[in-house]
Amino acid sequence: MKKPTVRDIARHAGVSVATVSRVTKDDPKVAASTRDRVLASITELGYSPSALGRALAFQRFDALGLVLPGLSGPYFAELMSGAESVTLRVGSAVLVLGTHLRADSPKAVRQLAARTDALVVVGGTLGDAVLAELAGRMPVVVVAGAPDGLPTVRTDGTAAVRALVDHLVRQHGLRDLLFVGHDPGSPDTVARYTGFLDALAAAGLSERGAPVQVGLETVFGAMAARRLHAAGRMPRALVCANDEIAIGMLATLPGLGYRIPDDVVVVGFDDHALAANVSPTLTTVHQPVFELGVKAAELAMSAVGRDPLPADVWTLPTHVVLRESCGCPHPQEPEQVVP
Amino acid sequence: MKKPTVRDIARHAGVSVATVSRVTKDDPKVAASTRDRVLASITELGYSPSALGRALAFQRFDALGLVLPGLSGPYFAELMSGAESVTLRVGSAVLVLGTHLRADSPKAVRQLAARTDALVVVGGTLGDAVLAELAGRMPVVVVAGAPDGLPTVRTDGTAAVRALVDHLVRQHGLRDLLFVGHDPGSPDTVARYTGFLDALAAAGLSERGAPVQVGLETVFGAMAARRLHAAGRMPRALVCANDEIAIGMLATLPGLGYRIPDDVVVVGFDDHALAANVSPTLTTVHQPVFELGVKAAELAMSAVGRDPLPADVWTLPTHVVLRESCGCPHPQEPEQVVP
DNA sequence: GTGAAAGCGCTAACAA
DNA sequence: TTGTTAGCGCTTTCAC
Repeated sequence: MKKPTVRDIARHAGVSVATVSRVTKDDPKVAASTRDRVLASITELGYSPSALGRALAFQRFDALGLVLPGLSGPYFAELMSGAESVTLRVGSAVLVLGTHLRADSPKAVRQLAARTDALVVVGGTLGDAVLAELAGRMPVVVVAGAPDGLPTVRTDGTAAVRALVDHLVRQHGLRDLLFVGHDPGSPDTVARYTGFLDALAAAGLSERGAPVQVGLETVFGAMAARRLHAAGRMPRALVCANDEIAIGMLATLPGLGYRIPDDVVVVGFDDHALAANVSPTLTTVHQPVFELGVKAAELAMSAVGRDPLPADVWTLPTHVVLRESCGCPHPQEPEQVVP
Repeated sequence: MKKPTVRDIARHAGVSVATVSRVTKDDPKVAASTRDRVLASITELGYSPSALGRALAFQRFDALGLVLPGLSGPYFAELMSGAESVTLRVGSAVLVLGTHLRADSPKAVRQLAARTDALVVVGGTLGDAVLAELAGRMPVVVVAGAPDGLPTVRTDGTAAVRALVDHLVRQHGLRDLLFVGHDPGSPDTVARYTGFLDALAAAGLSERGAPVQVGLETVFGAMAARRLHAAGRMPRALVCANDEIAIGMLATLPGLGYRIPDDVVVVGFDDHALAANVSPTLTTVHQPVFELGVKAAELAMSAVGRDPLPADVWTLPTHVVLRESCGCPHPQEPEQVVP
């Protein structure tokens, strides 16, 4: 029960392989009668062209590699979805790799690179040397990384957090703020923290204490809340590196006796689908993550087989979304999400 | 700046392509001197074997396809990680596809199938006909699906929820229970709902009302909470189809004035990393999702190029985890998670 | 409009 | 130990 090949079809239909090939790609210069004959054989034998043979002949895989730090969390899911939407449109595929900050990730990435036409890499997942090596061989687009000679798609986290913290300081008169979720290895987080410091400096304030270094997942928000509570270091406002951490806070602080926003103000970053639906609703920064994925994928794929991409930086817009958790009145009905 | 091929190396090193091929795969029967010469040429020309050529010669892609309903949520992330861990071990890759219940997903899946050696499919994502067609062509393993002639890796959601609800009824004397997150299209959800009904029937109770049909993401838990509140239909206990829904509840109910577990008991399913860290901590069912991914991937890959897999059903163990949200005293410190 | 043949990069019998 | 050669499945000139 082997899969039939072009040759099988050719023999069965009494034509040459070239003709079969022409039929499969709708070449107009095939007589209708022969086309029908070939088509019949194709359905009868259950033939479908091998992606492999095609890839070899075309010298491309029709596949895009996506390198992420980890696989969990809505951020990466959105990014993947964005990339996938592009590849699906053009009939190619996405191969994902979660480096998980593994030591042997360069090896894994090379493995990935060896079977894809282009790479989209999230900033902070790979060392500069590996990145440069890869970029010498194929189109590489960095997402949410610090621009460093490679085409980059990002948002301006610094400006966004600056605006957000500005709001907290000016509108709500907060003076005792702490940043949660700093990760020196993630350019994205660093940018947000920088915005936090900028805003404080502009207001003549200094941070309540060193930023809390925890991972970017919900569970770490919950842990950080417990830790701050236990240490008696709960500040007046918690500026979280992302919504997941903030939501972990929201789910934990009330149980520890804190009212939000009366006792503690909590803000996030990303505008997670949940942000508008938790209680209190979460003030955050909206970031077009899906679009980041789309843009990066389009860019990377557009460069396949062409000139290398210019090392431009595409900055997609963000905006602050004011909700209840910062003390603002809830502006409207919870955003509609179709189930 | 073309990539060098075997032939380039062969010419450069003054040997035949066969010898180059032997060197690249560490064939012992190559003289040390020629090996060195070849190795030198390889590094000098910057050669790396094309996965494509290799794949064509071997007639396999060294890639595993993973078909998921969607890309978001910790469940799928874990599953992917599990699958990825085994493919990484053997030097192959994972291609993911989120069907998102799209109408054209059969097309996308076939596209995926055309470039992978085996498939792992989450139950409920594909119609039986498509599944059967695929299974006729390559190894297919179903995860968390209803067994139907295909090898299946699953947990017994029915038994698990039965045990959980039994606990709620017997230990906490609850009699007014509602199931949240029913999705007739997901075998997994159906199994859990069945366990819910079983337990009620065994206790001579009937459900509070028709199960709330919402998606399986956090945001829908939050929405369902608001909806039940608005309708004045809040039951005494909410049995959620997964932890995400339960966490959405936990994040929302207090803001609406309900105390957990005093006013409303909330339980989930999955034992999400956050479950032990939210407040109150979440009573749930632990499910070895990562291992489901591992097992399914191993099974699928083991059948590549071999006899078809027997349509066995592997059932991995689950266990109920009692925490605060059902009214149990918190048994211990929050579970440790290394940041 | 159709076919023959070369070639994409690699592996593996079979020879030498 | 090394080389020759024939594929793997497909596309694509170039003849006819």
